[in-house]
Amino acid sequence: MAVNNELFKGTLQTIILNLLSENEKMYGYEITQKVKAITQGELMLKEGALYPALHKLEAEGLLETTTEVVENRVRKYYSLSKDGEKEVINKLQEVKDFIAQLQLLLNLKPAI
Amino acid sequence: MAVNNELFKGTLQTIILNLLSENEKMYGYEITQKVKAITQGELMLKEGALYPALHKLEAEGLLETTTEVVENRVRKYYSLSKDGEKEVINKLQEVKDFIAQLQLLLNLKPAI
DNA sequence: TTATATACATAATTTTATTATGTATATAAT
DNA sequence: ATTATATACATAATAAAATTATGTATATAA
Repeated sequence: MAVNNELFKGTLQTIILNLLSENEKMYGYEITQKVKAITQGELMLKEGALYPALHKLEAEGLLETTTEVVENRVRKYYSLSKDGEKEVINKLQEVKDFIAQLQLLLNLKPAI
Repeated sequence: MAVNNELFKGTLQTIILNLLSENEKMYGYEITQKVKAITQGELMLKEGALYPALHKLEAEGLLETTTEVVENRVRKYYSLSKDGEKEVINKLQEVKDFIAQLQLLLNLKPAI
């Protein structure tokens, strides 16, 4: 009973930035599992979407990386840069506005 | 102070179907103006998005059309088919689920 | 006569995600 | 022993949906 992933287009950056604002540092695989856990398996973040998104956010200077080797496997940890800390606030407000407008348009919040 | 249109990707069909479930029939330009009015100018539905979406919904059998000439201009009215009436219920539920998951993921509904 | 509003339509491009594929290690199951 | 699954990264090919730009056409206001 997974949600329609199509609708999440455009929200991925905000989801990543928000998770990193709540956690000092996270690595890619950890992010996919966190999203799965929070949504109880309804939203499965694909690698093909996640990794390019992380690389883009890093290229934009919103994320910083450190690499660690744990149990013989490489982990690339991401954390918010100063700019990232500012941007997450904007992105969250954008999503809040978006939800409000969508509820208006779809009559999901009828005036009582 | 327009919203980030990027986020509305995937919601356009639902917005159209929902408007047509609330109005017997509407034509394209009318839909753009209605969306503009409801969102107080925040969301501007572009023709390049609207018309292909309408054509697709018609091709899928969710919309039916009638053409009228008003003041020497052609208007193509769209209305929900039987299938469209059923589908709008599913689409609305999908958006509701999507909003709920998004609020969960972004911590927008903290448990009090 | 020029700009704006009304009314439709589509082609080229961009963006974002999905699907598929690839590398590599560790562990559980057969 | 071997296969499947989980962990962990990455990227190329493709698909879907929108934006931008362009086009046609009428009516009205500046």
